[in-house]
Amino acid sequence: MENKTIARTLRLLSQLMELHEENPFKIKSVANAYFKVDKLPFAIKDKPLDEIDQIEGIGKGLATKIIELLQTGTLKELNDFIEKTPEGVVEMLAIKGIGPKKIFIIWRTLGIESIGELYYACNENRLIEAKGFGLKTQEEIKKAIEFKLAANGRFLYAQVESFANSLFTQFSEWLIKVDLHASLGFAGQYRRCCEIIDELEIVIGGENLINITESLNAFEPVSFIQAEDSFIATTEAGLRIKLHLVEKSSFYLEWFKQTGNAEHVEKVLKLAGSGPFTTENEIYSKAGLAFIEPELREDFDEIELAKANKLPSLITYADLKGSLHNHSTWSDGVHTLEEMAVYCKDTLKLEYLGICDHSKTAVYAKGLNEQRVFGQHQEIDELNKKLAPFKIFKGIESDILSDGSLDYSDDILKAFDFVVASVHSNLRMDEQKATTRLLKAIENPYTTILGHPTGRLLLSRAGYPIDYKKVIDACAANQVVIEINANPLRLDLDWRWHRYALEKGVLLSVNPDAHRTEGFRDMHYGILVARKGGLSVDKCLNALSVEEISSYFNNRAKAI
DNA sequence: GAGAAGG
DNA sequence: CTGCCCTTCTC
Repeated sequence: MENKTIARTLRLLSQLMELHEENPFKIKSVANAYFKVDKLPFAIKDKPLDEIDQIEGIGKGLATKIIELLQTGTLKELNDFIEKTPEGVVEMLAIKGIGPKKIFIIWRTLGIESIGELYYACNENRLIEAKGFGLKTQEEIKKAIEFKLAANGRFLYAQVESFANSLFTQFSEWLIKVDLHASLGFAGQYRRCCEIIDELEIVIGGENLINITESLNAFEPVSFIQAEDSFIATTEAGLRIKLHLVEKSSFYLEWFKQTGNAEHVEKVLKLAGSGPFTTENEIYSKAGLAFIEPELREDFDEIELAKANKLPSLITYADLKGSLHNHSTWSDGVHTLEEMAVYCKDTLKLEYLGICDHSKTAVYAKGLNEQRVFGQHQEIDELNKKLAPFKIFKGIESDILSDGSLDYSDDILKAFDFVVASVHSNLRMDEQKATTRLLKAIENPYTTILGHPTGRLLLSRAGYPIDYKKVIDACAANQVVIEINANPLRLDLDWRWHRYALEKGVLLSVNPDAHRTEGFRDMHYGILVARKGGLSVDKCLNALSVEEISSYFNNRAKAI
């Protein structure tokens, strides 16, 4: 069992204990253990059982619980709580903006036991009757429920990816037996690398459709049912899968049709005629267009670009030379600065690491006060000697305060090689306030990169509203790079604004925001959306070599 | 742990 | 209605 699973179980346990008014001290120790387990740099399952109670924050009682989890996969105490709690009440814990205290009142004094009922109660204005609730809270809860309902059956790309890949392998192996020469490909949102997937589409072009259709009944990984023009299945997790089955001769046309969005497909086919086509390339060339990568087929401006032969040459993962915006144990990261650096150098073969731990305002994340900033800089200097020519750049993720200022004085800010400025607090501003706040941060001469510009968490919360054009224009005017935060939950700046930024001459940076070594891998997702946005190597900050980026930082510093 | 929002 | 204090929540 992974630490993540253990941590989640402990968190759920602590929340349910709270819902059942257990001893607050006990609740706190379980919650604390959740927090600690989540931040451990090693897997508990690899530890000898008798050493688990040595881990900081885990005493005898919690060690017993964890051992039970490791050995049986479940926890009796937790199951008892779950049994005593209506399912819908447990689900409420996932609604943003309300915690166990509010849920307790909703359940025990209003008698509401499901999210549906809760939504109803909001509409009927019944929540405001309860102690501690008012009109605003009721509205917030209503909005949060709507957001959560809208996320039903929708998944992050990263959540779908490994399932999709294994399904693909299973299909390939199955097809060898059923129809040796069949063609197979992903289509739809998945092939377009969309950030959110609500349907996984697959196209098969076969020589023996009757055989494939019959054998599909016995396809074990997922069970398909025949629909009008396709086969449909739903995974246990709720992901819909759609399989398009066509004659092999029309595979490429079908693949093309099911890949691009409807407008893209319609426009291209109008130019290309009806075929037959033997490759996708042929479809585009008959349409008089350069080949358009699947990621770009969104009916944005790709058809005009292809017509004029001005499509960007899209960046790839291999183009990245370094990684900026990452955390270490100096703030809320899991791995030490050295571990992060060595991983970049030896495992990822990168040339440099930008470390941007949290700044002093982010107390909850052990943000660095001025003294610790210099402590970290000393460690960086030493590591740079040891790891040369690999280079660690001294960065910081400086909080943008409510008024738009950064949370260090200029004296401190100038000590960094670069500064990522991002918003972490007071996220409920209206568009005008949020935009003004960002503009002020962008105009700060020490801001090098604007971090996750909207603060959104996909499928979980909307970002604060901003005037994208104003923000991007300001970045252009002040030579501020915009981050493409590569965490699959963020992917912020949204790819729909990459083209505008690039047109204005703004550089983008694919930043993993890694809090542990595995986190660097998120750059893969950043690259996928960057490609959708149309990013090319020459416009990507962390595609610069270590020499180039050093002089980029130096030149910016000189200009202040 | 601090700051904001709501009541 | 405002000023104040308390609770809840978020990062």
